[in-house]
Amino acid sequence: MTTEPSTSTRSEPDAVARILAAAATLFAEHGYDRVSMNQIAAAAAVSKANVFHHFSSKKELYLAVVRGACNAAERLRTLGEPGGPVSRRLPDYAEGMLRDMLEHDQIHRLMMRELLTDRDDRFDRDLAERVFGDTFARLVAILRSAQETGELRREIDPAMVATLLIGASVFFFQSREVLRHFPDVRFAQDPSGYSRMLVDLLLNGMAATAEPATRKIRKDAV
Amino acid sequence: MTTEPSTSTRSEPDAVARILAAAATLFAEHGYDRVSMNQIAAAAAVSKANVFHHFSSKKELYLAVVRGACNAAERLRTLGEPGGPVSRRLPDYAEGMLRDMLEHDQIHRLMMRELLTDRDDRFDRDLAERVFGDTFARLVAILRSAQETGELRREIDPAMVATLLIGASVFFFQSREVLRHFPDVRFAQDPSGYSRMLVDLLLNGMAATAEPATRKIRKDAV
DNA sequence: GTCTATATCGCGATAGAC
DNA sequence: GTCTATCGCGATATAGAC
Repeated sequence: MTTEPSTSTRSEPDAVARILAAAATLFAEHGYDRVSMNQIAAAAAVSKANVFHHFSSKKELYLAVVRGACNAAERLRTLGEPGGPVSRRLPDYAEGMLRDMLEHDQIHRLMMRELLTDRDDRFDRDLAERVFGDTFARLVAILRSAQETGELRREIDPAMVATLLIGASVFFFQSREVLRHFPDVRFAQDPSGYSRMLVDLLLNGMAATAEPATRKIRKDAV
Repeated sequence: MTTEPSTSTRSEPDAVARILAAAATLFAEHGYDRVSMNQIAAAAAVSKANVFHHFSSKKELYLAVVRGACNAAERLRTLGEPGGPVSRRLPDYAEGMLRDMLEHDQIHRLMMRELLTDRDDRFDRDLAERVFGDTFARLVAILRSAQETGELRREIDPAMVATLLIGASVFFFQSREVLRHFPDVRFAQDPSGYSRMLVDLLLNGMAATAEPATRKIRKDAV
């Protein structure tokens, strides 16, 4: 007769959800080893014993958090499927990827941390890898089809382009705080400018054309 | 009268050196938090107390290791100064950078770990950043001079190219174990092939040229 | 489900003999 | 300089009342 959703006494936003949220934030910020169950419990406003009641170990809690992050990351990737010339889709794709990372900073930091951890130290040895691999494969497929329509040079290895595109975005994401301090860098706080320049560079290269006179109008003002 | 180098009893390759070497390996492999002074002492074949005798804390030992890695990384960077057309020097530069990273895996893992650590959690807040910044600034200077001689397009931001070049190398370095598992990727174990493709892509772009006959003209597909 | 209280362990760091 | 032995603390994890 009551409106109780399940077994909860009457209940807050659900202790489990609070624990997961607190753990996600802390793990993303500081990494597994620098976060204690005490901190997580405090941040979630529950007792430490309660955390252990819901998650049998710290490791298991961490896994639950990483799984959540991977699922979320997978759900975010809706772009890329519909058609159109790649040279038009690519800027959006790159900018979308970068914006996703920045907006869902936490999720992606967790995923990147997991990918960069030595395989033997990792808890789940291929979850993040699988999610990342899917994104990668989809991007390669798009590039390959653009080669078949003749839009992109055939000598190029599409996996190479995908690596470069993703790598440049990941590197920007990881290093923006460091890059910000370099006097030469003006794009550290302008992700959309960065991805536009990135795609332009990838498409057109940086070598000067031989005859400036006959140049086919390339004035992508940066 | 004796041949004793200094104060050592008679001594092995020097306990301090052994400790530093063991610590460097372990820190590079697993990170600061997952390595204990016990492990380091065991790997260096000395007692834990002896480690504390030479380094007053774990933190200080770690700092000594990172400083050593940064110095080593700085010493490695001899390329880039002499002249010549950038389009010829760049492939060597990129390949050299990548080969350095792979050959001195340990040093660079340590430096990257330090760069990717949140600024507030970092022990030395700008050592690695300074070393990395020097490399970056030197590369930017080379690219900028190539723009002034007209070899590279003037609209391009040299810092952008440097970011892309370094980012692509760093990403390859970090992710080669993951990339190796992707069916589309054939270059994961061929760093020199990777850097050649990388520079070619950066110089010439991937867009198909409109008229293969008059190929100097590269038409923007956009 | 949630708490307080406690067990147990391994860590960084120290004391003091040799 | 090097060792053995040990301290003190905070970590994960558990026991058991409510």
